[in-house]
Amino acid sequence: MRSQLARKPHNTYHHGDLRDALIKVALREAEQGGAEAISIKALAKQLGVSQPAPYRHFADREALLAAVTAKAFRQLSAILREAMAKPSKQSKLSRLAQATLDFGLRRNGIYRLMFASRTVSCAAKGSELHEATRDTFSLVIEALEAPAVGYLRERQALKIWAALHGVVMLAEQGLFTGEAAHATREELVEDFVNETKAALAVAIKDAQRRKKAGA
Amino acid sequence: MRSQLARKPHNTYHHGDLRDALIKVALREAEQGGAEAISIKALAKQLGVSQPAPYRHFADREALLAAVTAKAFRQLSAILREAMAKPSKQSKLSRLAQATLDFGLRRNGIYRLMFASRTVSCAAKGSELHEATRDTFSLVIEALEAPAVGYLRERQALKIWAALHGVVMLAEQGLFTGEAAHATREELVEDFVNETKAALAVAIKDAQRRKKAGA
DNA sequence: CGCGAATGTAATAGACTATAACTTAAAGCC
DNA sequence: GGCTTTAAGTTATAGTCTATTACATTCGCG
Repeated sequence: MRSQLARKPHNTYHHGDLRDALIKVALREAEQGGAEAISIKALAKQLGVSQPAPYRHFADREALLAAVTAKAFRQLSAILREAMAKPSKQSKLSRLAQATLDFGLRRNGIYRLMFASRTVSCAAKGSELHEATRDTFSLVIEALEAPAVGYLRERQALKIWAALHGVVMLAEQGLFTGEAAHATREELVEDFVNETKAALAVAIKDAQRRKKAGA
Repeated sequence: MRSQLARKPHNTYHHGDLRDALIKVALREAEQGGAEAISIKALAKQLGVSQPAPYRHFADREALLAAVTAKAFRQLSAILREAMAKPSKQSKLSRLAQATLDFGLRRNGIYRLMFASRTVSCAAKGSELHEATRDTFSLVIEALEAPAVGYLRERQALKIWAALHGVVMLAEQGLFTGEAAHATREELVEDFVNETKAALAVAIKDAQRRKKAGA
């Protein structure tokens, strides 16, 4: 079982690992252009296989997109994990936030695939893609470095996660140019991070006080 | 000049207002499926004209998408203006925020077209689309009901606008089900609204104090 | 070794974008 | 009012893409 992820050698019949190779090349194609930039036919050509070969591994284009998106989520998870692990003066949450912003801007096509495509909102519960999105989100919760007080932690994670995505979207829309350019994207993200920390601190203190009063 | 926006009558040659009709029908198609659901061919068929007729009014599909997106922004602007005008116990900002959330969820395909498509990030400065996005954003600034203190107002507008979009994205991704379901989307939005108000109040007081000290 | 399943190919149908060459009717001009 | 110009529509056609069908090859297992 060869596992080289480039073109299939001319003299061979089987590629060896076409499924993985398709996902990798598709990921590269989507980097800028998003889902629209992914063409089964073009991928097949690049990998040196016949045009219908990919259909042996994916039922249709949608299925390929789902697999690509899931892989992208796992990549993002890895990046975030690494950012959180790296020793730094910044807090874990801050590092996660800035890494997310960076990912969203640098790999915008992929990012749209992940957070703003029909593919992801159609992902069935239990699917590879659905699990991958949950996984990534659980890293956000982890980055809060807060004890689990009720569902308060999830709520704060949702808020910061939402805010981050919003910043990426507006940046891509070009809303950070003109009069609004004074606020950089990084500053805004740091604002959100600090607000989250403050809110968490208050909430935790609150919960402890209530617990003590009840005891 | 007939201006009926449905099918062209069989006995006529000219449709009368094909350009507008195309945009309207395209908007309807994109409601759920987003940009992918817009097919020049299908639109032409629905309107009873030949398949290449739309190319008399739009250079290519991209140009149609841009026009559709611009129209969508103007629709959102109108909805937000109406929400802000309506007398209510809620603040203007709160009404704008909830109306945006509602729009984002109910017309998600359109919403993706507006905030997460290549179309919008490619919109040239000065284009119809670019102007429409600016216009909508200016409503957010207006909804803050705050005096223009430096670029502080724009900054807060960017923050709440970003946060809103993030909530829509995560909701569509299905992240508000499961353990996180305790926090409804509406609650989160209201949280962001209140934080914005608080931040603005502090900032304005700060600016006034500084002004007084300087005088 | 041989057989079945997995994986590839060639041929082809059907949807869509887009262009070219031609046709119709509406609008302006004397 | 007829003539001309032009905007807006038509048919025909090329080219790209998804997807299916029927056939070919190879892998791996008994």
